[in-house]
Amino acid sequence: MKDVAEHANVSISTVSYVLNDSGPVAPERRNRVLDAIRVLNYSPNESARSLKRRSASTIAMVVPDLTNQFFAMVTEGVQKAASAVNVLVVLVVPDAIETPEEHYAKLLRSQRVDGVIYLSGTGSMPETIYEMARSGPVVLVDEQIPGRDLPSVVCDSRRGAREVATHVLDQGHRRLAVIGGPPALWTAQQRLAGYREAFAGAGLDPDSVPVFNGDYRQESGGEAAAKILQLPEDERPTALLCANDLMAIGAIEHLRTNGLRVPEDVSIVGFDDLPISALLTPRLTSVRQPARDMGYRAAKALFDLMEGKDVEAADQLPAVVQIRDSVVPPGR
Amino acid sequence: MKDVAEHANVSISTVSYVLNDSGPVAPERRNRVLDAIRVLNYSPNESARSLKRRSASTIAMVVPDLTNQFFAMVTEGVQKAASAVNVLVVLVVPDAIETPEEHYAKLLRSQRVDGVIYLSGTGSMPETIYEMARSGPVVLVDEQIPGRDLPSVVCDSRRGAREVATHVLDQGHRRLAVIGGPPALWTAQQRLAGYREAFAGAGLDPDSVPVFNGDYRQESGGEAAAKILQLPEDERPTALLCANDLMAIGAIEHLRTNGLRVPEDVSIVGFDDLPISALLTPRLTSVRQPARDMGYRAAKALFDLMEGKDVEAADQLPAVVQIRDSVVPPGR
DNA sequence: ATTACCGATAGAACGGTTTCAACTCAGCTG
DNA sequence: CAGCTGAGTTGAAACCGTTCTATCGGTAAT
Repeated sequence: MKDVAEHANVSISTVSYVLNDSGPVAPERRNRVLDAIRVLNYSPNESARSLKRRSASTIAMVVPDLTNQFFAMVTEGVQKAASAVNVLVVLVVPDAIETPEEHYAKLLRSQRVDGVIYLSGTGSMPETIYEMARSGPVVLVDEQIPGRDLPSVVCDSRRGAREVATHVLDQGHRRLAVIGGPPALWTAQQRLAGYREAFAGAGLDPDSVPVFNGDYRQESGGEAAAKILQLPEDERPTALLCANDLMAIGAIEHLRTNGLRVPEDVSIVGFDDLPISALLTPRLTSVRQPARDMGYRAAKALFDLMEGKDVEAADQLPAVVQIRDSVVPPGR
Repeated sequence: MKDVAEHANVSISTVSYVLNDSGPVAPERRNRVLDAIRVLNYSPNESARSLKRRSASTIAMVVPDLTNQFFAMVTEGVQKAASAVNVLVVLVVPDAIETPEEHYAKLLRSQRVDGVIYLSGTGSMPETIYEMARSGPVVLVDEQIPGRDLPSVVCDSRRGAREVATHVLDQGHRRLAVIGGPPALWTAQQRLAGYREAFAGAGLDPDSVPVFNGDYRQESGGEAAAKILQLPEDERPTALLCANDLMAIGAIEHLRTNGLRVPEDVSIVGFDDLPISALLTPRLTSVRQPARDMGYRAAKALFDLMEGKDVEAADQLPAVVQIRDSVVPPGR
């Protein structure tokens, strides 16, 4: 900056005024400064800036698993909103850290990031999340902490789950099973609740439908399917409600390798509507979450929060059922 | 830090020594400082640190498209290597920026990041990439710039392509077509070269095999397939070599909707071996790139570069053919 | 007594932003 | 025409929170 000032024959503060447009500068001098910046190929040191400004223009994005396309899409939405206001997005992965939330809190306190977008997916203790939020602005995506009003962007999982379950029931299925997500996770609870509403609505006792919990990863879908195959033949469900697509895929694979046909022997629905789900055979019936939009809105909310505005506690977007080929009437 | 020093009744420099373990401190005082840090819940300001140290402990990862699982896996590898040494990874997306490389160069010059991992995937001018590399350490992934020896981590695309093409030829196919990537991209060139080597090896004139170039995205695979379907019946290929899985998927979809069966009417191979490829029907024969490992090694190389060590210009990993169900002998 | 070293500290950077006093130069007044 | 005023500019200096060099008192070794 000093070099620029000398080259343009002005004072350092004048250069600063030009850079930030924060003070009066005569047009002729402004041009001289701009020229000098170009000639010297100068970019202001951002560390110095953030030191003085007490803001890093950076946010952290917590993502459990990037290869999960749902998470990837949310991240793209966040990235889009951030780059529009010249904020960087750093990627942090809970994996391999012993106490992740504590780690993010430190990021916040040390001003490495100005805020956090928290995409859980792997149930951590609500308390630790809340503790982290005390160190700085945090917005949750697809997660809510009961009792606390941390800002969050979610989609109407419950309704989506109810509708897709209703679709299955409408096709005539009466012996069902649920492959659920981690019970600690809000989304898992919501989806299960939605399924149960549909059961009740169809005159079924919700408690009579067996639930096998996985962890949202593909393998756990297979494991759940294995347990289901151990049920006595006459209790074996004709349709499986899976709390996400990945587990649905795992379940389909397992059923296939054990000689069952999908959907003829067992109908299956998922949740998330990953891009790949429409490419499977059979094309998977699922519930679409507006992932990119959720990410975008979460980032916007975080920026508001960072500016001190207060934001509504929960921003809820609609989920829409995508009916495809993986559900057919039973006994075909 | 001043507060900590006062609370522990020592000087500021002593606190710094404790924090960085960079000077002699009597055990008793060290403990007093550690206590004070805990009591005050203090984390050192990273902006100040990087200002003084002239390093941001942050690298940029350029990713064209996160929903592409190959890119996502590379990113995971980078992230893993980075978090092991407490370096943050910021995600930058070329999209929406007018002159991306110039933008990254600015990031480098302003010390917002200490280095860049560049995952192209969408052919930009070699010159601009080279210009960017003049502003700071850059490591390319799956890309090379002829003539310049920018450090890069690649996999042996050429050999992988040759082998998978040979597999197709071994099954008896003689009328083939290639769906290639963007000709400006190194990977696209390598894969094409590999295919042609295989053709020549099987006694075919490489120039007799038609090439339709896409841009590595799924839609472009469909478009290429559409052109192929317009060929006269007797010139229509019995097997398609696709330069990546996404385009293979697009091609399969298009062929299907136009009444052709895969693999019975047209055999297909891809490249990348995305996790989803093994889930398709038919399971896609492809070439696996060690994506996570490539990312990991790229990050390692970048760290070496940042420390001033010099690294080998090209780190080449093997690609391995995954034979599955999407290739059968022609005319079945 | 000189040297060597250890533990501790003061204070100068690092590269910006921002405040503030001072300066320039019209325009106006008596 | 000297003197005053005030708008428009400017440069010096303080500050942001660290790191790190130079220094210093004191004790042990030579």
